[in-house]
Amino acid sequence: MDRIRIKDIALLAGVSTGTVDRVLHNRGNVSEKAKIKVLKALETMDYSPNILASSLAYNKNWRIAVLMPNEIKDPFWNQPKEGILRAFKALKDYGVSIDFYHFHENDIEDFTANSKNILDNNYNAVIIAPIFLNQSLNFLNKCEEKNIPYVEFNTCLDLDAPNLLCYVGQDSYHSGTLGAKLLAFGLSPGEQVMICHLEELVYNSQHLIDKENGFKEYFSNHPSLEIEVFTGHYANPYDHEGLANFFEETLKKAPNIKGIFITTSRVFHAINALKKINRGNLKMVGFDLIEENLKYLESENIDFLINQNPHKQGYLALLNVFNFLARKMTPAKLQFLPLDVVMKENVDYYTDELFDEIPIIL
Amino acid sequence: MDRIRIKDIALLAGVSTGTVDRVLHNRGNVSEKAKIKVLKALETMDYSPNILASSLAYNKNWRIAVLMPNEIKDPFWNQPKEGILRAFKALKDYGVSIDFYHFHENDIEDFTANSKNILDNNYNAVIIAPIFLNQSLNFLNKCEEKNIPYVEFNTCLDLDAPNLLCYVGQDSYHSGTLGAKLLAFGLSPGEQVMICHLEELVYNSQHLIDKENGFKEYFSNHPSLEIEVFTGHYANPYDHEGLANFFEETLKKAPNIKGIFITTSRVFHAINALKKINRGNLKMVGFDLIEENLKYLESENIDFLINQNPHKQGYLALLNVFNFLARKMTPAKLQFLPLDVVMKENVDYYTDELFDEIPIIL
DNA sequence: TAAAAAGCTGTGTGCGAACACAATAAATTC
DNA sequence: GAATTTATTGTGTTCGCACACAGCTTTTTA
Repeated sequence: MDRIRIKDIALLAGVSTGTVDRVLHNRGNVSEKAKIKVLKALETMDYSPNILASSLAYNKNWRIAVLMPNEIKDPFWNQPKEGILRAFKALKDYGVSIDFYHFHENDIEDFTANSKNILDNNYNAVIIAPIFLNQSLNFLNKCEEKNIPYVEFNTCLDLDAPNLLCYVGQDSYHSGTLGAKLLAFGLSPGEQVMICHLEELVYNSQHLIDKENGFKEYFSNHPSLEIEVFTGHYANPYDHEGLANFFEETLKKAPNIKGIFITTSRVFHAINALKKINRGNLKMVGFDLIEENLKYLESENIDFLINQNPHKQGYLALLNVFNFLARKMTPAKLQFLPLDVVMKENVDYYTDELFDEIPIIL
Repeated sequence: MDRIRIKDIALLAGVSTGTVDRVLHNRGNVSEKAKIKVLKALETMDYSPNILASSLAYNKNWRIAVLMPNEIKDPFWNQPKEGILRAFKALKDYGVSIDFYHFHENDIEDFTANSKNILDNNYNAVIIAPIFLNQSLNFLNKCEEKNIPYVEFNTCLDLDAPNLLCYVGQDSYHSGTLGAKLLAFGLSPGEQVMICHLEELVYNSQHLIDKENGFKEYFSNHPSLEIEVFTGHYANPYDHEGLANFFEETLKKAPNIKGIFITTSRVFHAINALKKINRGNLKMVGFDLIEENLKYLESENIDFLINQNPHKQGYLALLNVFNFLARKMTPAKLQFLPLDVVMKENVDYYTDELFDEIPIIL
């Protein structure tokens, strides 16, 4: 069964390919009579355009700017970047080109300068990790003025902004309930559990607040478990001594704590500290498949890691932009990434990048 | 930064596009001098071919046959089929065409007739679920004779067959250890656990044997857990009365069983039976995101479902065939699919097909 | 009725790569 | 050195679609 081409439709309808093309694209300049003939032919032959030939002929160049932190302060940013690059690899032949504008994660000036450069260069769309609230809003307002569509990832500002195509990011609240469920499954009535932040400025960070809410609400929705929840907070996990003391104190006050939920990738610091005070046997749940954590997953000091698919964030961000620009598809506004439950027994499936070799855009 | 074309290389090298083409494809008929000029130009400009234009110009038709059961006996087969169709949707413009040859799952004649048809029609490649051992081997031998490459999915016969591109399927052994680890996390020393098959002909089915081995070896490798493992087996879960009696008897003999691992998607039958005897509170792990199981995941009667990504099986099978034929890529021989741990709290990410709308082949 | 305008239709070219074939240059033979 | 063969190189066509433009028909206006 060979594929139907515009030429075939034209032949069947008894018109030229130009006329079929005009009908397909609603370009007008077609008589009612011809239009009907073409539509009839289209019905009988179920034509769908060859996307390769179509993209080739369009010969458009979609210029996209990516505004995100560099990886100097936090190597996390490499992952969404890789995702963007993977999508780019698939899309470059479709006319996509991207420019990265990296700013330093604690340099507002740097952010502003980069955002100005983007505005000066007339991009077709922007992908942004809007980590500075006010400066980002300011920049995105300018995008609205210039009618540049954009996708936000990692952090979301105003979901109702007209030119915001979508937000691609993690579902912090549910990652909290997920962590809670996992620990609840492993604990017995009468035992205690702790949610613990190892970050500075916890309550400026919506992510962490959402996780904490999710975690706590799970337990308050399941009173029959009879598990008491404690909240812990230690700002600087690089202070090994201090962290160990912190845990020692806490466990003295609540000796029945049998499981700990660390709200970020810094769970390995907690293990280090707990080992130091001979409490390496607690049930532990944390985030992200970074090297240090994988080591402790292997040694069974960490029971579960929740994988937030940071790689996919970037991948989807670019894909959504492309689909909007080239395919005129409006994406779902809110796109949460899968929360994978990763254990020693299935970690290989999430670290191997089996699919990197697959050169396809459907 | 515009993309580099053959024309650009030719211009830089001071030769014609034909010569560049000959160098790129090792077609010969190029003087040493010209070849060097082209290679130098290629180095400085980092050219990569436009895959759209390339595929369009190749104008090849890759004819692929799929030999698999129909979904009449087991709706499971719909899932890999959907995966194949999804990949097809992405690949059709690259010149791929597929024909499905469905046979009835317990009709060997039907299988043989279909396989004969395939051989008569000279396909470029075959995708097969080789569920009848001898007949499949017979068919695949003919493929070897005719030098037709093929991919096996779901079941694997001889991994060393020369024309077998790869096997795409589930990792049964590790799904067993995964189930074991999950239950082990939820149980306390001194408690008991059961692995239970709700199928006929268990020990003819390598999948089930592997799962059982994985499950048991987990516990024998972790003696410090002090958990005793029982094995159960009830052939016909549609006999509700009988199944309930079976569980009642078993739990009478081993009253400390606190968790059950059902080795297939039939875990919902176990819940039904256990509820009948007022033991719906056991910790339960099973397989597959089918409707009945999702209901019990929601109601928290099932704690974990292991998702074997049957959809991806089909997707990858076709993709690997295409990459081999069109891109001359040799795939990894053994491709196990991710084993996702699915819970009430993250089930949405695995059932929503967010990605169906994404028209991409990287 | 002729001229101008508007409506409609078909043909031709380009997108970038693949490949056939013609054209040229170099090497071989007599 | 001319004729022939062989090696090398350039040009032209094709893939299916998008779009520009020319040509034709019909309608409107003077």
